Amino acid sequence: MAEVSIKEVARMAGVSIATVSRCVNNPEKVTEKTRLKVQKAILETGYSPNTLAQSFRRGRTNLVMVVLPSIGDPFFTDVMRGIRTAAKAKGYSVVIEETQFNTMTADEIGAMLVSKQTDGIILLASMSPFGTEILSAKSRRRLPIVIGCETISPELAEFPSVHIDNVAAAKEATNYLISQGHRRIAMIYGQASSLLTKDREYGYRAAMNQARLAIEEGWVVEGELSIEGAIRATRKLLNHQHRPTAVFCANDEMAIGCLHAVKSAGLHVPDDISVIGFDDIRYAEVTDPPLTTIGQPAEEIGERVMYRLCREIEDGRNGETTPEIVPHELIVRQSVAGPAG
Amino acid sequence: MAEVSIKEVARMAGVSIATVSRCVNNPEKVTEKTRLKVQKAILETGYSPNTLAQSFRRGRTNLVMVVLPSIGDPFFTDVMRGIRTAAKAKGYSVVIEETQFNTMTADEIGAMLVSKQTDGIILLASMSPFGTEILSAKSRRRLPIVIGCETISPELAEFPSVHIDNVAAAKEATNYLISQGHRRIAMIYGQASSLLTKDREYGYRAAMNQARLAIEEGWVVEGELSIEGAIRATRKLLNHQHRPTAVFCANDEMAIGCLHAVKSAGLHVPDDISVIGFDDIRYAEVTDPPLTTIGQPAEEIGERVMYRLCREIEDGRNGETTPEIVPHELIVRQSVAGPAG
DNA sequence: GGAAGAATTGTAAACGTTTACAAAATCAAA
DNA sequence: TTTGATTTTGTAAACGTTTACAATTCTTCC
Repeated sequence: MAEVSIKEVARMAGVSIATVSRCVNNPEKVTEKTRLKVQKAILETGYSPNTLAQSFRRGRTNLVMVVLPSIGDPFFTDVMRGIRTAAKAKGYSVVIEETQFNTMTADEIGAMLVSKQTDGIILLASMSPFGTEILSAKSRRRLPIVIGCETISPELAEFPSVHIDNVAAAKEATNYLISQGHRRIAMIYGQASSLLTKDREYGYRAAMNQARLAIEEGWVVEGELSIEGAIRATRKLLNHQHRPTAVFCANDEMAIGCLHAVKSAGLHVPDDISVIGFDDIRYAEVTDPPLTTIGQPAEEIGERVMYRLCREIEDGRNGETTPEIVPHELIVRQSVAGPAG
Repeated sequence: MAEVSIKEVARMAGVSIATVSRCVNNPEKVTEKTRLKVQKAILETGYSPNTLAQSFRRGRTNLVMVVLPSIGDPFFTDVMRGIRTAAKAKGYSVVIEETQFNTMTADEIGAMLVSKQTDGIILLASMSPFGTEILSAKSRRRLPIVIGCETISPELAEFPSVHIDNVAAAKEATNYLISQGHRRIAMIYGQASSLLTKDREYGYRAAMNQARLAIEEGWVVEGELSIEGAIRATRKLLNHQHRPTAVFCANDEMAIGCLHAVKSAGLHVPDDISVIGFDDIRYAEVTDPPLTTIGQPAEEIGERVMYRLCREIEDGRNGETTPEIVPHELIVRQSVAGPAG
């Protein structure tokens, strides 16, 4: 049944294939009478347009690619949900490319662009290495790209983006710890190789400087954006000769690891050490103790980033590249208290 | 640069487009000399085949669709990683369709099949409602479908599948609780509307029956496959006139909610209530207390299910539909102890 | 050197759409 | 009714591949 083509329908309705095509795509260009005839024929044959042929002919796939570090992070899952919602509304499908676990490289992304498999790209937490390559591809082909969650590489600054003010949010998190009386505050950031949480580190440093608090060597450690990485990082912090009284984790996933490592060491959160996270993933509410963190409107970011991409795809580059800043929010739960001393 | 077509290359190399095509796809069918000529031309023009045209012509997209309840569940994230690994190795891309949050229906899946957007489908934790519709589509078109993680609908039994023995695993979990001395054992299952965790419920009931233990009314409650749902479900169990001493949760996500609810009620795990989960997601290790659970080789399931699908796509239905059973494993951590009484 | 056979290459059709353009039909105004 | 303008429909080309089939070239063997 699925092999019926437009010809079949045309024959059955007694019209030309052009008319059938118009009925499907521009019904207003066709007379009431023929429209009914054709609709009847479509129903009877069970015709549905061959999407492959359409894509080929129109040069559009209605497929967009989302590049992100790891779909395993619940934060990105939420963003993806927003993206999907918007994509569905606009008639797009979404393919996801993970950079962290796959060995996917800029080459492959470039290949995908060039071969026109996708109509556009969403870069979530864009990474520097991709920047230049994509740019070069884009400068040739004006490929629609939108950045979500964090803008990093200067080369990517010219693309539209949607994100919170990461620097301000990280400052707020750090300042909250300071306001609770903490002076020795450490930070666990993302992966050294990527610049993913650079803005958050920057905000942390800014807040510390502003409060004239020293950041001792060994207080800023890499957590690899994972639970296990954060556990290792936390152990280092606990063994530091000047053990910090509070830890700012650049995302909740790492905060969960941190929480676990602190408790495993026989210490108590928040009595001995305070922990603050970032993202407000859904697990943050049920950790023990519930995690104080910075909330991002993940789903909204996803939706807006997708709608933005649609604009790029449909209207072409309209030059408007001012980043769209969405609000963040400090969410106070129970993982932060005053320092023990 | 990307707009160069095969004609361009043919002209530059002084051969016909057919020869260029052969150079790319069947290099052995072409003379050494021409191959070099053509390769040089390809390099110089920067040609890469138009995938849209290829898909159209070949009637293959190299795209597979994965249908799952929610990518938010870390278990499915792990399965997806396996799928992606295999897909990449085989040259496929993957689109994900979530059933839980989107309003995607069997109609839409059917539409996707019919329009030939995808070469095949992986149904993870397949749901009954899809069964019949997909079957009817398939019977017409022999669409490659493989089931992962759990086979439920009888109509889907004829498709290849890869999963653990869910019944046996659930029995093992329940028996472990029994072996620790528990007699009053409750269960939190998935969504009532889907049959997702039916096998696990069946295994639980079988174990209870076998041990001649009663399952009181109100001991088997729905947890909606989510943290919040499990919290609500656990509250019901805690208020039961015969409060159970142990709870078997059909997945870890719900076990995390259960843990939280028990602790919120001022009770202790495992001293007051034991909790056992299912899946061994990566958070299971860092819950408080660390979660005793059933481990599934999620990534391996993903890989195998994808390779299986490739076989379906490439060789057609070969009739071999015996399910591929992969091993599970009871992982003992600290959320289970003997009953308080 | 020539014929037969094998290997290589070229020609052209086909895949199912969309869409300029031409042709036909309809309508409005005289 | 005729004319001209407008709307609707049909014709045919085009998109970039792949692939039968035909044509050509190269081997091999007498």
